[in-house]
Amino acid sequence: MEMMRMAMSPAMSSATAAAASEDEGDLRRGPWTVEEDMLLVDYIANHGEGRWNSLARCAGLRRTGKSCRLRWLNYLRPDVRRGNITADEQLLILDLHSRWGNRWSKIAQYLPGRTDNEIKNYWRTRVQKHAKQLRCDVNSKEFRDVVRHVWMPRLVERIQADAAAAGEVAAPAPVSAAATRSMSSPAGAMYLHHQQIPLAAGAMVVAPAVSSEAYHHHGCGGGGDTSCSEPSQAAVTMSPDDASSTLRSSSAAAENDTIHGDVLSGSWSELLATTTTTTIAATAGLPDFDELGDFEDNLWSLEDIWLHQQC
DNA sequence: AATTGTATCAACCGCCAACTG
DNA sequence: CCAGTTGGCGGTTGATACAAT
Repeated sequence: MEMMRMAMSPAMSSATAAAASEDEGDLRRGPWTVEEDMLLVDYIANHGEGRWNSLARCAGLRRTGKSCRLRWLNYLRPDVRRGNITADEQLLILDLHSRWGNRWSKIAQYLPGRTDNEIKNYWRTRVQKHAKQLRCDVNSKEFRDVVRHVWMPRLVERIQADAAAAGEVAAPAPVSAAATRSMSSPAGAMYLHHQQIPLAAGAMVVAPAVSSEAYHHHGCGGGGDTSCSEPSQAAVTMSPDDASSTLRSSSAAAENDTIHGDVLSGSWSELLATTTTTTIAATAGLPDFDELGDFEDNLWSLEDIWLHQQC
């Protein structure tokens, strides 16, 4: 399987480019060839990861240690998943980014098999594209509000619909908070309190008990401050491993259900006109968020959405 | 069919913190 | 303690694929 993936790797088609730089000196740059990939995979299989510079030399690769590390982590590692960011994963990315900002590696810890590079690419291509459509900055309050009140609920709907379509234990309409909270987000896990939660794939996960008060207490306070809301809570309530198990089951179903691409594939104007999840956003444009007051400017997450949907 | 525009993603770069001798 | 090295991270770029005209 791994070999199949490597065979389909773009490295194959770029042999020419790589060859062009081959005789430039000691170190090669540019796309990796299949041969290089095999050298690296074989070496790590036999010796494990180690100091990357010496690894590169010992493996007979004329690459920098950095380049080898990057190739391994982002592409060759056996457990790496690529392509088709699922709705579950999109939701988790949006949620975690709202707390931590561009801490890609940190966010990636909660998406098993996904690399920081891929998440970063997803953000830059998909999310920033939507910000562009709305003619606002991706970091602006306006855009974050749209994400919170439109995009994320939309994702929740999508995940629920897919779960229902798969004939699983689905929450009855109207949107049940319990079902909504069964999302794979650490924020969702806050509510679970050792409940057994039906996931998209029908798998069950037992969430650790942590009070939502404690979660609130650790919320971010300052605009764009990514140093707060350390995963202290997230880590307690759902470690990367917990998140992994959750996501593995849900994303497996998602793959079967061909959740491909972006939930917001249409235009934002269409979406704002048709979305049913958040009437506040759909009927009167975006709400006066200044009056919401419950949470601070940059403190928004799935939890906030759920609270507001209940109101 | 050819050209142009856009999206995607692998790979590189530079910075910084941690590690090592 | 210090200087050099290494690893990790976020930002950016360039090649390629795909879609639209």
